[in-house]
Amino acid sequence: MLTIKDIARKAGVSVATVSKVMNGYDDIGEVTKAKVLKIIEENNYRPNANAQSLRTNKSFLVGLFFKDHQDSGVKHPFFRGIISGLEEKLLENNYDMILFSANWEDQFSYLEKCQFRNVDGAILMGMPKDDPKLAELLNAKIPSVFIDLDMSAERASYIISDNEEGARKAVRHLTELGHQKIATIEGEEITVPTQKRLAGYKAEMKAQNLEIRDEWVIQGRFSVDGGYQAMKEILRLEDKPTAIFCQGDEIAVGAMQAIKEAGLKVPDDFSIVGFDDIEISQYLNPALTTVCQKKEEMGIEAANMVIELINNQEEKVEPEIIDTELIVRNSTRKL
Amino acid sequence: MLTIKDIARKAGVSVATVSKVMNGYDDIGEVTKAKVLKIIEENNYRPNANAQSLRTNKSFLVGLFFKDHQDSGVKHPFFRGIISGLEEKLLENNYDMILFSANWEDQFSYLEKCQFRNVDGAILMGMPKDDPKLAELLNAKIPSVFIDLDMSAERASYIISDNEEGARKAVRHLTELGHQKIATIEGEEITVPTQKRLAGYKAEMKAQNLEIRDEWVIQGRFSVDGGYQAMKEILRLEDKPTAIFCQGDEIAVGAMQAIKEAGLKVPDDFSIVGFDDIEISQYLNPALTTVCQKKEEMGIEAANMVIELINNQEEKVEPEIIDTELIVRNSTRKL
DNA sequence: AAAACAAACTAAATTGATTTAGTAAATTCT
DNA sequence: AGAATTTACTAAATCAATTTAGTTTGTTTT
Repeated sequence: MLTIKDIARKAGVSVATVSKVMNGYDDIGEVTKAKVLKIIEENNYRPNANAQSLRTNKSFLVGLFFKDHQDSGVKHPFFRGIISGLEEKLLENNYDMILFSANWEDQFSYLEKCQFRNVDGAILMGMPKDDPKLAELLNAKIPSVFIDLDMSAERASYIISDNEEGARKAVRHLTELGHQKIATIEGEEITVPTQKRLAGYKAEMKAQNLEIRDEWVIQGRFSVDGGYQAMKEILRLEDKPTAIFCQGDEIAVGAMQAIKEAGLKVPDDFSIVGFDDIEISQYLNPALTTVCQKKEEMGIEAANMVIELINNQEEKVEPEIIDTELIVRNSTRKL
Repeated sequence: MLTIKDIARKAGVSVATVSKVMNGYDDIGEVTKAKVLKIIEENNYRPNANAQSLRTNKSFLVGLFFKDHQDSGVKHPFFRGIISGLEEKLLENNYDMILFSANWEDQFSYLEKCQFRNVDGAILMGMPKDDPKLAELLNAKIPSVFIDLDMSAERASYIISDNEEGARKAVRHLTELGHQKIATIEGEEITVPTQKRLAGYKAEMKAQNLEIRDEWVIQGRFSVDGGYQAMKEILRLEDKPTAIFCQGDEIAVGAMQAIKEAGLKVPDDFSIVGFDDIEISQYLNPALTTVCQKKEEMGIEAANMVIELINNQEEKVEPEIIDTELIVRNSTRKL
């Protein structure tokens, strides 16, 4: 590997001069500058990121943490869209992403991983609200952006979908179709999205003067199996709802399976609305009506936010709430 | 941030001693060792990876490159499973992953990215066979593992599914159901999987004494739309096949859409077999019969291979061919 | 008791960059 | 012409670690 020394020798100048040329200092003559640039080009020289990072304390590295409650980690369809958006924006700004899942939890804390790798900032998704290790990271003032967790601090901000309004859209759509008996299947109760979606469900039900029965609010998990089990519970009910707002598309998939197994049909027997709009939703049969989260946009914005936090030591970065969009497909029908 | 100097001062020893304690040198007394370890523990000290990497020329970083032909990058369902397997194994060995997609292509080569970040090894997926920048990486002898590209070199190896036998399984399944007129929709012809799957299709057709018509071998792309367009072509044929071997699950999804739009049914009018077994396949309606690639296993093995290449300067690492499994669901039926 | 050896430590060089402070030469000012 | 200033460079310190080559002790050996 070629180093800055080699370039300096080849160009017949000092190491300092080469460094200054690369970093745009203005006390270098045009002739020298051109000569050095030529040598750099010819030899295809690139500085060593470790040395740079060590000296400048800047790594152009963003740490990506994700956790989900089913251990599916990076596989989760919701995360994928976000990562894709992140990637686009970070790359544009010369940052690379380092992938930290949360399997090493007991060995390292978030902060330790960040410090060890010297990341300039961190993006965290799917973290539970009560994670004790989050405080440590916040205290260290590592620029951090949370996705789906409304955690603000001196050098941290967050981005989240408007889950409450999204849930209201889902319920409103069902009521507009004439449904009155509307159940909901929740995700993990510990997460912010679940709490907000539930709040939205309740708020809209109230606004429409509809009855919220306890037995129509089912605790579940953000997974196909979670939806399947929850729907079985619903099917056992004496007084069944005519529509179900599933708080995640995977839940909806599971619910639809349970309905099919019971010999019933969507949307004939139950109208189903999901949340997320993961890729598969459009290809389900019937195609799933769902509340779309703008995942790529969230990724792009999260990248913007973390870059801003990195660059502006002082300023606070305001949290962003991303709106959702109801996508009507074939899993809902007029009652 | 605490450095090794701080620890040395607190422990009343030299920097060298602290370093030796951490790296298991045997010329340190028991008492000193215990004392240093205690200070490290108390202060929660972790060495700086950049400094370590700079000095030792070892980063415990593996670069992850991926590209697909639809620009879906990390979103592609096939990659996801692999990344998940990779992650598990690499973490176990204290490696972190750095995510390089291929959007920066014109700016940097693979080699440049690797050198810049000082990665110990690289894992590359979805690369086209004729990528000119691959040679450069190989020449530099960066330990590399290719996924889905049979590229072997001094410090490079590969892992790939047994695509040919997988394709034969698909065709054999269809013939066992009595199908004789079997078409296939290809993915991008430039990729190794496409070439092997096509070879498998032809080999099995021959073995069964079935006619391979040119018009039943459709060029397509590994995407829903690719499958959709290709199926439309098939539907225009005078003499239609009764079964279609789609060389990717996404192709199958598109094909099934085209069939549905034409007012026809799967498996009644066409039996469909896919390839990959991505997550959605089981939830399609009808659930897709497909050839499953063991994605997580491929990820785990790829990680093992790259670690072996990193550790053993000398030895060659043999390529691995991973077998596939036919998963029969509801998109195929007896003729 | 002197010589040889082993045990337990440390000083200093090194890795590849950046940056501060300083210097020599060229230019401008009076 | 001499002083002041500007221009264009470089030497050396620095970042946080590892590692080589010593250096002190203390212990054996003869």
